[in-house]
Amino acid sequence: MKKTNLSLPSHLETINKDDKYKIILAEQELIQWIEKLKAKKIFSIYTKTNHSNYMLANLIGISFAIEEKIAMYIPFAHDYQDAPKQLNYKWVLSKLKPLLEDPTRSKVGYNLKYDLHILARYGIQLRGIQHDIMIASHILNSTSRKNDIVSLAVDFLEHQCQCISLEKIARKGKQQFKFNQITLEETLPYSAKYADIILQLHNKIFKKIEHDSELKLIYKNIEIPLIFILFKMERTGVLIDDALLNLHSYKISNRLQELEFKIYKITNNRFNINSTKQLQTILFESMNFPIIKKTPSGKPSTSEEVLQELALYYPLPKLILEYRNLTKLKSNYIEKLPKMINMNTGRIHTSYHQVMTTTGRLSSSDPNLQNIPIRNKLGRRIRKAFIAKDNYKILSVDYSQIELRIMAHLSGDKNLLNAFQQGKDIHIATAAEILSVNAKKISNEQRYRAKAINFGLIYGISAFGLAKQLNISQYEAQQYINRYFKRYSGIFLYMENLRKIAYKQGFVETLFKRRIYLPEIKSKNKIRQKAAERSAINAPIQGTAADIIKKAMLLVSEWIEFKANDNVELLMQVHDELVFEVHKSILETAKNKIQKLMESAAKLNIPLLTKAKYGDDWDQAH
DNA sequence: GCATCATGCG
DNA sequence: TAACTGCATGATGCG
Repeated sequence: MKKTNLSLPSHLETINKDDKYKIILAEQELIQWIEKLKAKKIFSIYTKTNHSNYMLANLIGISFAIEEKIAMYIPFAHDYQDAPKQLNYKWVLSKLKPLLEDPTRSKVGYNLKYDLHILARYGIQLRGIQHDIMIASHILNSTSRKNDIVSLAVDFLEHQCQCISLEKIARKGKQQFKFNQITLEETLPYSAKYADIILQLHNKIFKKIEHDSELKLIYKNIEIPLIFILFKMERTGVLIDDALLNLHSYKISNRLQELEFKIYKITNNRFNINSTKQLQTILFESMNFPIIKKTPSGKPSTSEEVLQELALYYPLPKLILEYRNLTKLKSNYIEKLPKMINMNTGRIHTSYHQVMTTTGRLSSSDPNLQNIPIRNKLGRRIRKAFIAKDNYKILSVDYSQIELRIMAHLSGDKNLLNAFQQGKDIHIATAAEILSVNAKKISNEQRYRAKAINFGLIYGISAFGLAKQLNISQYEAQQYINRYFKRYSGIFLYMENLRKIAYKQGFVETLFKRRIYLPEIKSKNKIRQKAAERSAINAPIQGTAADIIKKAMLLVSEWIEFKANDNVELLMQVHDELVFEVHKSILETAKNKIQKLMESAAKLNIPLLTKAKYGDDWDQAH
């Protein structure tokens, strides 16, 4: 870095004349700005970093806006040739720290969970998070896919936003994250400007939320406090036994070789088994297997469903199914997870996304910890690699039948409410009702079918879908559905009404009045319109469950903070399940307390129940 | 770089 | 006439 220039090149003083943006290069300037920030009720904050991974990213600069069009950028790490001398980051952060950590100084940002992570890397605990426009805009419209700052500016700010997206300057792909190589002049439109835009957007967006008292409650009492909880979960991470995964990897590789050998022997052909295209040729041209189903693009499908059916008549499909199952486990989990272990913490740090889904559920990525296998034996072995640190155990607590309970509550169906009130096995109760048989006489197969119907109901059941699920005729499936709705007429009316509401007002709501817009509900395309109708049924149920577990996370975290401290840590959320790392000395206490708190997260017309178990690893905790 | 296909979870 | 909710991800292959 060149150390000669003392001030901003003169040409920079003149740009953006309208917008009073300032690049801070002198100590005295920063001190003056800190006073300005202190004088404001709320200010916006925006960090620029050199990496997308929050555990690895370093600050390149930080910007603040104090009112519309008045913003500044403090660069520290632009090291292109002839870059002006910038302030020492340690000095800058030491000056900003009291302000950033002061909970009485209100901040607004865009995805502040990220800023929390970045600042935490410099020993700063960001407090006073009052607003986050990413989350606010999602509360207003969770269906919109355009939540990035530029799109929001286009939508909410009258003037055409002149901010340039980073990609345009820094380029995508391998050339990415070279922000430090960009001249200070070039940074202005999206450093200080972004802080400005955030503040402007906040003024617009929050006004709309304030207008609706129930949306405001979800925003202020659930989503904003949840930012910090998710930050903590991500930063804590989860411990992985990579030696165990390596062992599985070795075993699976051997089995895959055997399978390859057998498959090539049968087909008399060496080909890429993972290529659906090549597999289509082998199965349906060389082997002449019957085409059972076609993909949307009209090619013969090689899906699991098809291969299962073909496996009844030929030996090859079964081998391919096993091959697929193993390669999926291997590449997606067994080999992926060890790669994701952070060198410093020895743990995996996922990202939870608060604004990814329309229903209000969280999603997880890099890696996705919400789709770790559980349903088959081999897959479950992967869960054995999710372990606790010394002297701790893994505790898992999950809601039982939360979505069906919510459906019972929202619909008010007497029969379903009754079944839950009496603590019945809900699938057996359903089977008994549909078949008009005593519950004691329900077979496993009958219970299994009833279970599929119950899940189907939550998804906005169709005879086609149910038939496919149960491998029965569409006629038979329709009979089941008819009998269900006859027995649970409250559910039928509830669903009919949801379709009507969706059509009439264009959105549906959760129990806590989170809104889910359904723009396709009036689509001329019947397929899309029908899909929107199913969403109208599913969204209030799934969304209410999401609201409830979020409330539970807040309750549990509060208890951890004030009572359990370092003895309990919340690690993961998997839609209806919370996973903790608990010190062995308080296992029973923690288990009971957490169950109580989770069960108290919402008051329904029927009890909200949980199941809990602890063990050495995530598999044992189930 | 992007679409397609398949599949993991609740 | 396509066809059950909500996601994330990897491999492949076209362009």
